[in-house]
Amino acid sequence: MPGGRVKKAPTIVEIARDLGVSSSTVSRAFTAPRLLRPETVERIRAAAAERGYIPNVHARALSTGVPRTIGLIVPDIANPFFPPMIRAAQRAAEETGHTVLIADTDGDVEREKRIIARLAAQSESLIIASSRLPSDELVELTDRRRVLFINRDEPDTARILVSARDALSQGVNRLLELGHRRFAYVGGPAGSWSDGERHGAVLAALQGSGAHLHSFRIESGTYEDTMVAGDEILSAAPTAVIAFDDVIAHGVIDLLHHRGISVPQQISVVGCDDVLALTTQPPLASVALKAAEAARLAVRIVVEGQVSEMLSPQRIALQGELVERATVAAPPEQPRR
Amino acid sequence: MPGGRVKKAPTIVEIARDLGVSSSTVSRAFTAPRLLRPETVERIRAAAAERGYIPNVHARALSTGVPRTIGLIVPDIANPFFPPMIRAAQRAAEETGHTVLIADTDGDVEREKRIIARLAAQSESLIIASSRLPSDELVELTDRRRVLFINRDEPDTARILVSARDALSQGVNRLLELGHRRFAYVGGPAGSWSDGERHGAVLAALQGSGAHLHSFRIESGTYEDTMVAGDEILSAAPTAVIAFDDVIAHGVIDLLHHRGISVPQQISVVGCDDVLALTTQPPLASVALKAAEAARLAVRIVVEGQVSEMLSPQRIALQGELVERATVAAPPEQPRR
DNA sequence: TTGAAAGCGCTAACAG
DNA sequence: CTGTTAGCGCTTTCAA
Repeated sequence: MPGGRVKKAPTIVEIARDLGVSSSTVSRAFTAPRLLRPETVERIRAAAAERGYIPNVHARALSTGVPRTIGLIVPDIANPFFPPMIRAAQRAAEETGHTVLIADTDGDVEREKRIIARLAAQSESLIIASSRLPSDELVELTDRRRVLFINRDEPDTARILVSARDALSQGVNRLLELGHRRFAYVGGPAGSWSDGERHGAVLAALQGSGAHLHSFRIESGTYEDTMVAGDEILSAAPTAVIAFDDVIAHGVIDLLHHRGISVPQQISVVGCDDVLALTTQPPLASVALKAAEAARLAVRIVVEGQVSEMLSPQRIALQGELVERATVAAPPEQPRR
Repeated sequence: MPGGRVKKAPTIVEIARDLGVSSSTVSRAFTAPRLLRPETVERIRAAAAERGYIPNVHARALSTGVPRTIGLIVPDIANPFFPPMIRAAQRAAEETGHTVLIADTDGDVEREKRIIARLAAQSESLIIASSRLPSDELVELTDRRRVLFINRDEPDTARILVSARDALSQGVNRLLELGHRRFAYVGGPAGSWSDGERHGAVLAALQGSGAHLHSFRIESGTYEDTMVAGDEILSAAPTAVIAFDDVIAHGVIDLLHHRGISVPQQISVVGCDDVLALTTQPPLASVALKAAEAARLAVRIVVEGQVSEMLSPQRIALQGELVERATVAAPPEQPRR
């Protein structure tokens, strides 16, 4: 036997009736109080609060034609990179009374398309993180909807890039100063903007230094697979390893422990994302990214301006910061073989 | 200079006009196709698909009075326990065409109340995980709304508990068999249902065994604070440590390493949640919880039945499973002092 | 099997 | 400063 009946929410009309005013007046008490006498506003708000009145978002969206909703699409909610972004977006949206609808694509392009279609229909704008869509579809999309991309660097779109470039440059230079000459870059998922940028930053920083760089890739990006790929990485005999992210860096560190190679005495390790820096032994040097800031900024950008207008193309790169910790030191005197 | 104009979405009326039918007919092609001649349905659906028509959720919600939306409230999206739950809820909701609105409370009661009020107004039902609300408010809430709680064991409410009880019992018994006699439980946030249940399970399993139990608490639940609390824990000279969750267990393991105590030779460690079991050295024995299943089930329950009716009170406990790994072994012959 | 019409709760001209 | 009115896009009787 189910419980009682759900109590129906009070509407603007009931409040209006009880107070002997018109429903528009009640509406205005919330949407345009400056058009009303202050005491009227007060009276209405008090009555509304007392009854627990909350404006019906659906009615409002239908009436204004503007759903105060922002769609936020990420590849995978469970990937630790995204929750802080989601949080930040939600908080920023609250300030302007917007609701953020989250959806994840599982990294699947077809699914991403479906999700975009569904969300686009009920949101005033879309923020899409790490999109896997082919360039042409993505450009076509921005021709019809207000869309902002995060971590996808497509020309002629509005985009925010959570960049590690400057910080990685700095990290590489620091390693060079310390005397390192044999580097390894252990990359993540092929085709992701982040992997391309990070690899490129390391390459560029090493340019002309005379140092060696060997590049690897852990397609899955998991700790386990990093351990598996261990021997291949070690065969390059690096004294400094730069990892695509902290999870891979963690795998590298544990791999080295297993092989009896000490960090940082024999090999230095630098991660990226700075999500588990303190839980490795020794604490991992990493790049702290501006993911939350990117989300806040993204929301601010899509919220401002005429909702009926497209976003103007622009490219914003937020540079992360290198956080030096104990996994970085000078290379051993005698290069290992 | 902003881009062009956002293209207006096609409506049911336009399709109706183009096809020379009434808007009701188009509506029925989607909501009640069995009332229409199959060929009419086909014709309408084809035309709709071609135009990229997607029903306007706001109009539908307003018209039917039923927003096909489920509010999911969690304390903290960034806590790794919740994202898998959110994912599972989203996937389950998709099947019935529902949208899941996520909100996080920051673990703050006042904020939780505000969020509930806001979400309740635009959702047909609410799923609230790890609520911090005082009992009376929570009961009052269930008197007025369709609400289901996860990990909050309040009598006379609909609730699903992601339980570790049986698995922890089993773990403790296993440790007892191996010969352990000095146990420590390192708890998490006071007042959370999970902490109470886990502590209780360990206590109960140890009942009458003649073994000692010392209990501690890391209020913050962080890795760092666990390291800080190290000496206190060690002073109890346990040979087996059961941690509230994997993060704390990880802290304990690293703490023991620091002190030169080997795991599991000198001290065994068991975690809970099974989220980072493979990334500790050695791999952490833990309890794999049924969080995703709980979320799926929660959605199924709130979706079925008359939306206008309350959920009937019921208590469902989903037992997790002990996953034995290398952090568990027999205690040393000579008990440490 | 289909159409006409009313209405969901709210906002936004337009009057007054 | 406030009321009247129309209408957002859709569902849902009621008639035909």
